[in-house]
Amino acid sequence: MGKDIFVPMNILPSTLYSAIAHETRLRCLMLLLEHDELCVCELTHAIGAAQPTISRHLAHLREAELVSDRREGLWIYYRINPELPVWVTNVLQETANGVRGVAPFTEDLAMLKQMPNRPGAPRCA
Amino acid sequence: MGKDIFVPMNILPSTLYSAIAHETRLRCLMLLLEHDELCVCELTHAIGAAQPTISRHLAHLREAELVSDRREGLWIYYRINPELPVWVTNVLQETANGVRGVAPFTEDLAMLKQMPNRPGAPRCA
DNA sequence: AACGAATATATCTTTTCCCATATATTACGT
DNA sequence: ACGTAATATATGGGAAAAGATATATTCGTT
Repeated sequence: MGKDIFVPMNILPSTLYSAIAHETRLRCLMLLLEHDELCVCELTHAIGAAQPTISRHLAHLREAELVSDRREGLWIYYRINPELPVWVTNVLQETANGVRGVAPFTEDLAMLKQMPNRPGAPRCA
Repeated sequence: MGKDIFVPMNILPSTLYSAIAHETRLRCLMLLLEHDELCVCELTHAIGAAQPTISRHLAHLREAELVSDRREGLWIYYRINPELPVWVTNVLQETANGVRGVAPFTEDLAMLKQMPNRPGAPRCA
């Protein structure tokens, strides 16, 4: 008993789309698509918004089950929920294609790259 | 002069996603993905909402440039904007995959199929 | 020109969302 | 135990979105 059956997760289209309808939240997700894991201060620096703003939008994404989080010391790392249905992953990937080279998404990546004192620090540069 | 240069159309992610964040509007688009062209009364019947409701949501989609419309007599036919950027089309298609067999989208298709007196009437049954 | 059918818009109310700011929580170092 | 850094939550106000209903527009028919 207690067989660990695999229950595929379910996401309502309206949940996904109202989440990524907000540019700040989409910017977070686009950053997380390129960098598996990012902590709040990295996202805050890259996007250039106030910390509570980023934190609240991350909470929104977390409640929508689009991202998962993990604490490591003082830092909390977010990543795209690895159990997302395929169609959701595809939508995010297609969006990344759509915004490639477009502001403010490109700038976010640049800001992150030039951020000093990054906590997790990219292991393999 | 007046060279007819091809100017690719541009759609902001937030425009697309706030449009399809609303279930009624997504239902319209999903119906239009399967049936190239539908008039307002068909969409109204399939979805089962009040006519002004459908009309207003279609206006929203039109202003977002996600659909185009064409008048033929009393009827106004809507279709998915044929000039959408590829990534947008792909997002819609992926969404269709995601909602295949899911309520209320499946039911909408069934309701449309059993609608009497459809104006355009499917030419080739 | 009058009527009816299909669709669109306007108005009002209610709700939801967002920003800014302040404050709370959690964990590490001393 | 205290201080501080990283993050989270709470609050209050303002703007945008949505539903319901009424009314307007547009076109075909007689």
